Amino acid sequence: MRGLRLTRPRRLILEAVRDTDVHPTAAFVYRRVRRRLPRVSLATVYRNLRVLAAEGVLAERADAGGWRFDGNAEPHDHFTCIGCGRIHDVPVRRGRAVRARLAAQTGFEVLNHRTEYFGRCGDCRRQGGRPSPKGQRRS
Amino acid sequence: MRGLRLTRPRRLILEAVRDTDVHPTAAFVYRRVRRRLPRVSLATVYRNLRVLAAEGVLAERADAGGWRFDGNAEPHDHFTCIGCGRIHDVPVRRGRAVRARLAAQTGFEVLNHRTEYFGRCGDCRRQGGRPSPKGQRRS
DNA sequence: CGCACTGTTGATAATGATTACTAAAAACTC
DNA sequence: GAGTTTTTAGTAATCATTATCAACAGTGCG
Repeated sequence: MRGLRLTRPRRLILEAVRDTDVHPTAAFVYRRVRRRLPRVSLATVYRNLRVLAAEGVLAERADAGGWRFDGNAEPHDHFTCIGCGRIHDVPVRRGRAVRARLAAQTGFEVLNHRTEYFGRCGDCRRQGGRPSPKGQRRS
Repeated sequence: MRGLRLTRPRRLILEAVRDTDVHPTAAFVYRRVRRRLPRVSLATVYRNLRVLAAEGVLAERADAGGWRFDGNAEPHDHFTCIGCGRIHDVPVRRGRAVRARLAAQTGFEVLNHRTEYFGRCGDCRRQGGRPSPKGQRRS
């Protein structure tokens, strides 16, 4: 966190992202922060989420339906349950060999890679049945 | 392609996606289709991209800056060059072992997975230097 | 052919997420 | 504490996507 002032709104925004495991959207963070700082502006939330992500304090990723933020800035992959829509962290796949292979095949220099898994979480498997509408989303 | 009428706009939209390797956005497809069908509506392009994706004829994926469509509906991964911004297809990683391991560790049933690689393509490596502004995008 | 029926289109309005703008407040420097 | 810089709240603007709807095309059937 190179010279980055932690103003109150900024700190609350960071905490809001870190205090949940839902990989929140900006709107979600906004709702949370407003509980403690009712006059906060939505623009402030967006602005600071971007600042914090640029600093590497948070991770951000594009997703069907908008940006999502992640208090876990360490490398890791994600599993999205098509039943309930929840997104779970999963340990990252070490990709040394993969990167080397891809480089050999294509000439691409791989700096980074990220895997998204889709499927059904334990809860949803147990309940059987069809995905809840809430969880429905395009790839 | 179960009972799906191929009207002229719809056929041109499909061809526009298939005739390029840039993993186009809806706006890109719209521009292309308009060359041959100047009165086509943007809504028609969006509507049909969705229909074609639902039929499995096209693939769609969320990306920083919106939806992208892909004429290659077979499973494959993507490599995004952070230099020029181009997206290349790469052969999919067979994930039998990975899925089994993840299932054992977490109880998740993995139905699908997709890996995104980031790095520099051959051209951009040769040119050395920094990424062009055009290629800049958030994760 | 004449007609009802169904799905598709183009045009445009509506929505929703994100970004830009700006005057005022806060934080920092000396 | 005056002056400078950064950040904020509030709001307007932008942009991608979706919804709406009247007109139209294709099909089957008398």
